[in-house]
Amino acid sequence: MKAGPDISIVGALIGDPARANMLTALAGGVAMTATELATEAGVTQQTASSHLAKLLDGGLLALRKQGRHRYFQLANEQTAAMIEGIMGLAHHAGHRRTQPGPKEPALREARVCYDHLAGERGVALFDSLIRRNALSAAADGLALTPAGEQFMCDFGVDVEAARKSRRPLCLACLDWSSRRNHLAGALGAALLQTIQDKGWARREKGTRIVRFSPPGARAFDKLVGERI
Amino acid sequence: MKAGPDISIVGALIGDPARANMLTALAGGVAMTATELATEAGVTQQTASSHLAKLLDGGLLALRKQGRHRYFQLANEQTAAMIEGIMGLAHHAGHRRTQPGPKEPALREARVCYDHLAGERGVALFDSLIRRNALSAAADGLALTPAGEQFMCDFGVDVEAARKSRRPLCLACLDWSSRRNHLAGALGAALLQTIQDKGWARREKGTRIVRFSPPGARAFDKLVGERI
DNA sequence: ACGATGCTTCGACGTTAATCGAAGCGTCGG
DNA sequence: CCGACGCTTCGATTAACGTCGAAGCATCGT
Repeated sequence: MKAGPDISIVGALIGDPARANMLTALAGGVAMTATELATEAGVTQQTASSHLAKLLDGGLLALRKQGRHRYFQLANEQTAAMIEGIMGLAHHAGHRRTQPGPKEPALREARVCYDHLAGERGVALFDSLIRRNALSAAADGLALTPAGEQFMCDFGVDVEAARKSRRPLCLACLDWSSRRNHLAGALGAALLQTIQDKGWARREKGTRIVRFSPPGARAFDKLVGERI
Repeated sequence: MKAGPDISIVGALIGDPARANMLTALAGGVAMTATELATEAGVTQQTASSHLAKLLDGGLLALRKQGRHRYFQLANEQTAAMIEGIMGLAHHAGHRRTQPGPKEPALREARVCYDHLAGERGVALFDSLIRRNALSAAADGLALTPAGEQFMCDFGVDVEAARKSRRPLCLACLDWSSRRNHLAGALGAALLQTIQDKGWARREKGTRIVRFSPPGARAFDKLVGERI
């Protein structure tokens, strides 16, 4: 008998297909109502309600009441990172939910993970920041260098506002499609927001896909492509 | 219906208590026979055999046949990192398998994660390497700097041998007890090996605990405590 | 105040899967 | 070659849980 936390409880929560669908849907970071999650998971409302209660009790979800709606979202960024991690294993083991359709390439190219950019473009952006020495390793993972602060300022990211948030500023999150790192944390969220504000890309409604416009993609490629 | 890998299969695998026990036991990186894992999980051999077949099929375990024994171990480091991640969630959510006994403090202080050092000492070592500028952020997470290479050489780690391995040299792995990073990858494994070779610590048989001797603990504290 | 909407609780049904006894198959030691 | 050991497969039992219909409770709009 081993000591330590009991992973079977969390595993069993993720193990049910309906709950897994809900978690995957919420991995985009959006908050959804119970009814939305029910249709997302393909079950009735009362079944969904039971599942959501269990996910809440297990600490995987957080609840925000608003009027007669109950908005569910992932409890924290760590939960999102763990789900991406399991996706990496499942993807590698060949357990796909859907046969490779037109959606998956778009998901691999650019998607939202909790609240930051993931997928190939997310990884490319991360690599670019490393090459610029905008990020350096710190005790808790990553830190923004002065050069990085300058870059963010030039790009239009409000670093100070991001720093004020209670979340860690920079975190590395493992990508399930590329198996490489992309930038999470408050700064990652702010970067994605800026990219959307610039009109380079926008979130596709109801999915995790981040769709780049042709000029936006060109600008993005130029940004991450140019060496310093 | 969401696209992407199906989380629920992996989740269901972890969701069974017997299988979770096996995975937790294997998180130390050691390979165990089917019978050992059966007693570890508290089930009979034939039940264990069924579970192990499922874990193999799910890609979470790797199998090494040796004579009439079948040695099971975690499929790769990514799997170990995911298990540590789930442990972090489970620990935070308060799902303990055992009431806090004498074992858990030792696990929190120093334990082996796959094949490298985790726990408070693992985190302290990681922090120390960052302070020395021995590690810096790279495209795929972490890189060893020239200063770091010198440090490793002084400490007695064969960096070249570690670099020859097919695994990534440096990886950051999230600690479930401290929720901070510690060093994984080939270099992390080599560091733990060197610490054991120096006689500073040794693995406690049958557990994940890494037990430091009093002089070893003093030397370790001095090493990670001194600022550069 | 009334109905409509969003969600939860209760109860019953059905399916899944974990479990173990017994038997079967390969491997090692003598 | 034979028994001991390690492990797997088969079959049957049992327990757990996901599922939905119906009813109940709260909240919003009018």
